[in-house]
Amino acid sequence: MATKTDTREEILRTASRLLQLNGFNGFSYGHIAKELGIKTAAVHYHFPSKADLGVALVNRFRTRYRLWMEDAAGLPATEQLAGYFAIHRRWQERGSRVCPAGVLQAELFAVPDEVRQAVSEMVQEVYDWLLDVLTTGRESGELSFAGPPDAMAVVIAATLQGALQSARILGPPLFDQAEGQLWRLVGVEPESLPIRK
Amino acid sequence: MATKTDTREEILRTASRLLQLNGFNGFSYGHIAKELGIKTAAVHYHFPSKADLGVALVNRFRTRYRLWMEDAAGLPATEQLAGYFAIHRRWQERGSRVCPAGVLQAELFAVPDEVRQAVSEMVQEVYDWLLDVLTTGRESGELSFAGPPDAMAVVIAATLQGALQSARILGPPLFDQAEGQLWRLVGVEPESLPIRK
DNA sequence: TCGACAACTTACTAACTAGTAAGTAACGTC
DNA sequence: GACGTTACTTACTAGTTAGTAAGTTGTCGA
Repeated sequence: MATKTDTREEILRTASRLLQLNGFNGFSYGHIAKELGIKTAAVHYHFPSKADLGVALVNRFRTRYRLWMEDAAGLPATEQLAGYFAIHRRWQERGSRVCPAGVLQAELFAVPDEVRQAVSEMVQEVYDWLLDVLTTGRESGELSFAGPPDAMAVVIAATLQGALQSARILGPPLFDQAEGQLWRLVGVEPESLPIRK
Repeated sequence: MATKTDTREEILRTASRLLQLNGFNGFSYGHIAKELGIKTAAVHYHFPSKADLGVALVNRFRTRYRLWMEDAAGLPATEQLAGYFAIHRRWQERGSRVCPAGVLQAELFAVPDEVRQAVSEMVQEVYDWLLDVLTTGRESGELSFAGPPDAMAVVIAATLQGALQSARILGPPLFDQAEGQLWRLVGVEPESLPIRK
């Protein structure tokens, strides 16, 4: 039985990929429908307006982020950081996708208000989490870096976001360089980490 | 007398702003025409296709970058770096614009091939320049940082790009934090720099 | 077995998109 | 002073966009 959430979830999965590849204004209901073999009206049935779809999309990323954070809570700072990096690395490896918050921020003034609001909340939440990891990580001696933790959080988040975008042009090794350097900048020698491909 | 380049230049100026605010797929010939009080066909007269306009746009940024680089050549690394940061700061201050390369990278798979090519060349050129500044800056003792200069270049460029985007949501101070932290990460105490607003 | 509801499709619209073809007005030049 | 060239406007097209209204089909509970 095709449950209620079946098509809805497929729409969100497809739209997520299209968002991360083409941007919010780079895909249409038509693209989604064609790819799933359904009609555009079916997409409108689940998400009446594109703003609705956008908000659902952002909230889906947000929920997944939150679940992951809860899961990683309590782990050593380096492991939490490694997981955060890995999320971005997976996007890079799966078709050169970019950070969903990044692409939406880039075209922020061309997306619906409600989407803007949702992005804002998600970004705030991730920044808060990152700040916490850096603060406690430095207190525990796991991490060591210059300057205030909130400034370091900005550099880390912005680097990952920008690196995903630039790696599209300069190639995947750029992301590796960014990640390796971030480890050094928080006082962890990349070579000392568990094997990472 | 309205010279040939008059309208053409106005179109490029307007399109640049729209690109940095809304993204390549976030503005149309109609938007440009309306803003300048001309017809869309006039825009097509100067730039037959949107790909042409996109390439001209990127090359305009590229030329300005190059002129600035030539101008700054020979200056101390810290001053060259300060100028590079200032370019981004100016975008942030002038309406929360983002890096043109950044926004085009974010929607890269939804922009014409020729534009992609142009972006690629510009980005490569800036990265080469930045790598050179970091390399010579460290050799001269002006800068000091861990890891290879090319990895540090990636972090710096990506941070500025990402910070401009995130500052749209989290506010201008985020950009200040990013810049201050970048200075620390290259071994320069932000307080030691000449007054910057 | 009879609704009622969920999950669609069919068929449509109005607005916007990039792009084109043909006309026009001003200007310099020979 | 006719002639080409530049820089447009007028008028149009074909395709795409988000969005809607009305119908269709299957399922499930009373």
